[in-house]
Amino acid sequence: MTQQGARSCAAQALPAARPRAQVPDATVARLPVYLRALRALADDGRTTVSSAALAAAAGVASAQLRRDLSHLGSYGTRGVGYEVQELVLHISRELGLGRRWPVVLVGVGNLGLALAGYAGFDERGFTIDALLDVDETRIGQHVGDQVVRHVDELEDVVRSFGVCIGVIATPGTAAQDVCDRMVGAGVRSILNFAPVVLRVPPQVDVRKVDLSNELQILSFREHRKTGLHLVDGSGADGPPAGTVPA
Amino acid sequence: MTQQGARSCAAQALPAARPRAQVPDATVARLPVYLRALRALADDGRTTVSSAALAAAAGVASAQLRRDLSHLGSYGTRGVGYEVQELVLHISRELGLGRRWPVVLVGVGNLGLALAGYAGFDERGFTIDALLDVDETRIGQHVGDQVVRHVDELEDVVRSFGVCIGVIATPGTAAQDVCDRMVGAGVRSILNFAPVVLRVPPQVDVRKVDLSNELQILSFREHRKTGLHLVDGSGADGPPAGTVPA
DNA sequence: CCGACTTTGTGCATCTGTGCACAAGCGCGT
DNA sequence: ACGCGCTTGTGCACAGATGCACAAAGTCGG
Repeated sequence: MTQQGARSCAAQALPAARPRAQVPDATVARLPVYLRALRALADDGRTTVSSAALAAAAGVASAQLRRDLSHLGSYGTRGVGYEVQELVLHISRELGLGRRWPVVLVGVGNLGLALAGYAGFDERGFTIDALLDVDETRIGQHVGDQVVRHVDELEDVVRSFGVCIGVIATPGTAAQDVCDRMVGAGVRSILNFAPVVLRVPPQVDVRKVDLSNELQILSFREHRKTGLHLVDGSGADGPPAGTVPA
Repeated sequence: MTQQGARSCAAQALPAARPRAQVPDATVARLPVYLRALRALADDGRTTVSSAALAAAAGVASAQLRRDLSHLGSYGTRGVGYEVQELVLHISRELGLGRRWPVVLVGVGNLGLALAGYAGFDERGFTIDALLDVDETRIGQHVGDQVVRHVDELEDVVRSFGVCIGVIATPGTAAQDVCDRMVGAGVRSILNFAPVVLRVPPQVDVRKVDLSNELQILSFREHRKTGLHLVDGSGADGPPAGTVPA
């Protein structure tokens, strides 16, 4: 998860049996990676691809790829592989792409500007349809083909677009407030870049991306690698008497 | 994992028994969240905190929090809870913070600028010590207290800083190239924002953050929620018959 | 000093995710 | 027409993660 993401609607009630026909979360998290690899293959003119080749391109094991794809049906041909275009279509449909997803972005700081200009969104059908902020100096600014508006227009914007995705790129202090207003306006999917844990009702999905967290995880691994020679594999783990440098 | 991250040094060789004294990956991914919650509690003047309260602030179950903390030793007091400052210290040490981690950032586009200006890094000891790019028009630009330099200086920069973390914020086409040069210069931890799967030797850790992937995962869930009435959960789990407004 | 209350740390059961290995199925060459 | 080789799809076993429930261990009031 991630890692690295938040689940808010899982394991709430119903501990009893369930038909269990859903696509597992871990598989869903990999589908966009497969999709990107498939697009690259298509651009290279490939029409079919084996699970081994696609798995290598996506950085996973071939057995895992096959099981993932089996969760959305049997679209491969034994002895041949998968047809690239067909697979692109099926994965896109499963992910709910192939339609336009309006995105409402709140917080037009450095990160918000980067997100607004990110080319990877439009390619997948995500169009940033509103840029909101509280800072008077930013309101009215042109970013791409959009104009920054005041966050008070949030409710109107959401209502006019219907189902949409909210992106929070504000400082941490404002995030919960913005989140509450989004939820109140009917947003059920939120991507949060602010470094806070958002409280939302169970029917709302939140995914969190925390840049600092990612670096800290890398720091941990580097720390472990560097200090590895202190650990001896003898039997029990003697406390390594770590020298605290700082 | 998140999720959503890439593991490159796990399950490579040694299928046999292992002392297994390491902190699980899933726990490591949550430690930064605990750390942030603890800092917030400390700022509020709290000196001790129970697992239930800290778990609520971090958005996890209390049993999970206790097990996570138990992996780094028993630092709690039964009947009381955990001492906030002490726990901050122990988690920081476990994560390898408390020292300065030089960060080398390649790719000074919108996203790179946002990362360079992100306040959350310095607070944890991550200092962006070099900004590199290939674009001549960007080289020489001042960003914060740094000057953008040519990516050809990468090797010199890494050598002068020693152990450091590389951040790739280039377009996808340049990412593998930059990655290879980082690895060649001795970087063993890389945070990748480019939408490609990087090929690295096994001793190098890569974590990937893909903004488009996150939106696609949200799209899937929204799609599943919206299309739920098509699935017949014959036995249990009656869908709440959510009114589809749009 | 003692008993009641609070909270941690963990054994256990469950569930999810991963990888091996192989049978089933398909195309192709002969 | 038929067998051969290649690839998918999946049964199975295992490793990892999660949550429940409770004993151990501490504090606090009397």
